[in-house]
Amino acid sequence: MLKAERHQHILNEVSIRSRIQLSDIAESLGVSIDTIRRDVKELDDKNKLKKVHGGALSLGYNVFPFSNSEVFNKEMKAHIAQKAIGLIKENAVILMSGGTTNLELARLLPTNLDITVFTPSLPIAMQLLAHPKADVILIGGKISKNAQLAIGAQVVQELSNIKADLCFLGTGYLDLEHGLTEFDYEVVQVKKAMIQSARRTVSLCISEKLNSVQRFKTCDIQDIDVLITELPPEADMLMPYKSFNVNLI
Amino acid sequence: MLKAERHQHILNEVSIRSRIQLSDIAESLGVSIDTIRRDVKELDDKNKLKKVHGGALSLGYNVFPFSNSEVFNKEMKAHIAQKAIGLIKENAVILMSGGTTNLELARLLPTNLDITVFTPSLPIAMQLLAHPKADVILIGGKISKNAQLAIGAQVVQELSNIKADLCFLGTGYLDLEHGLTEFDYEVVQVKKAMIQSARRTVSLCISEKLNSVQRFKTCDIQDIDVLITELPPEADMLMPYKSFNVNLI
DNA sequence: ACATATTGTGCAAGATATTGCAGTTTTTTG
DNA sequence: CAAAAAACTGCAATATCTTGCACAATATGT
Repeated sequence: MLKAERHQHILNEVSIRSRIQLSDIAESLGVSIDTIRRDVKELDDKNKLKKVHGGALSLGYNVFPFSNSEVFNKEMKAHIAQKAIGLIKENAVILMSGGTTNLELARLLPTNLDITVFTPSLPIAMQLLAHPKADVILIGGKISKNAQLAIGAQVVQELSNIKADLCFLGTGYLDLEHGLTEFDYEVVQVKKAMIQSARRTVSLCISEKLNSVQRFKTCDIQDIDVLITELPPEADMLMPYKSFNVNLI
Repeated sequence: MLKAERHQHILNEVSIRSRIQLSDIAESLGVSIDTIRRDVKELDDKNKLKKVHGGALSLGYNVFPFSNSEVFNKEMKAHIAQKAIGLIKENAVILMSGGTTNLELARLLPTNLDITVFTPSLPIAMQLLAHPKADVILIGGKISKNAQLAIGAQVVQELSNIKADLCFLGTGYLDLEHGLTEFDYEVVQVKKAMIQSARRTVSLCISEKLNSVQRFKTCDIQDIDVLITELPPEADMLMPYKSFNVNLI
């Protein structure tokens, strides 16, 4: 492997994860840690990243909308995302909605996984640029500035032509009685269409948002196939959800 | 084996694998490594690839051209963008291609301007999220990771339904004889369609890239209506372009 | 056709660059 | 403070680069 390639790989990795550990990189590229250390030093000298003890950090001003500090419950979301990754099989066709939990999922996606991702979300698409093996298809339309995703009839129409294996739904609010709800009506339209366009729907939801309701309804709980939270599947809080024939993870 | 044949083979290999090692090429073509070294040096001088220690990389290989300090000539591009803004009228419908100059334009766009922007570019769309009065419509499709914009038949098809007032074309390379050229064939297809879909086409180009050529042709100089560079319109370097009936700004 | 440039190619010697390792020093963490 | 992790240093083994040169292939001018 050429030095220049390692440099690209390192920069790429830093861009995706916003941080790296020298030991991880060394292992994944199969070179000594000294070599990586020297690479990172060189990149630091060129102001491409910030070297720190044990690793390196991205220089703050990256393209991503949600800089690290702005994502609430980041560890929790990463934990959920990690569980979700287990559901993804090689060559899967996946639908991803927006939201920071899904963004975390995109960030943590193993770079060696060969998949096709359809998404109307700008941040998700940006994030996946860094995954060389992921085919990314952006579903275009009018952009909702709040949700940072494409909305409108065009998106719904586009989705109707797709049948994906899996849909990852970053869920706003989840309640036993009212199901999945959202603040934004247009976003609901898109999510409804996404559920229709996938064989299985996986909802990623931090427990904080369980039992909370918003104005517009996306679907009932029984319409989702898998519910992933950061809690262990046996948690008391989740018990009521079992009755809906939903897989808890 | 002819030198030109080797060059073709090398470029081909680079474009397929996005990297080569001199030693591999030398062996597979049965010539000395010195010869390949000289070949690659020559191709580098012509901007066809990037020579590095031990091999060469594809030019299109940079994953995050827009992150960090990698935006070269930022002030120059801002200067160009500033000139371009003068062309935009209230309620205009605008097409924007990708590229860092256009990104600068999006960044500098006055926030009180009421406009509608169509773009296949992820970074441009992201940037315009911050623009409260701009309606942003993302043209969806398969994402080119190098160019960070949607490409493919779907994009071209989508563009055919639009007739915009103005198209801002971030131009890769511009040459008197060869017109506007690009590194990536798919991007050329999109840009061609964009030109078709606008009443007037404005090309933003730093003077550094004047008189340079890449592999695929987008259009002739006479196909663009306005050429904006950072130079004053009377600059000697621009004189030859006057004959093409192009507005210099 | 001939002699004369020009260009292309391979080789070799010395200079540089890259990389992993071992031993030592510094930093981090409990 | 002490153990562990990471960083630094010098070094040796390769690999790659540079340069000059000889010789062959090709082009040019008469």
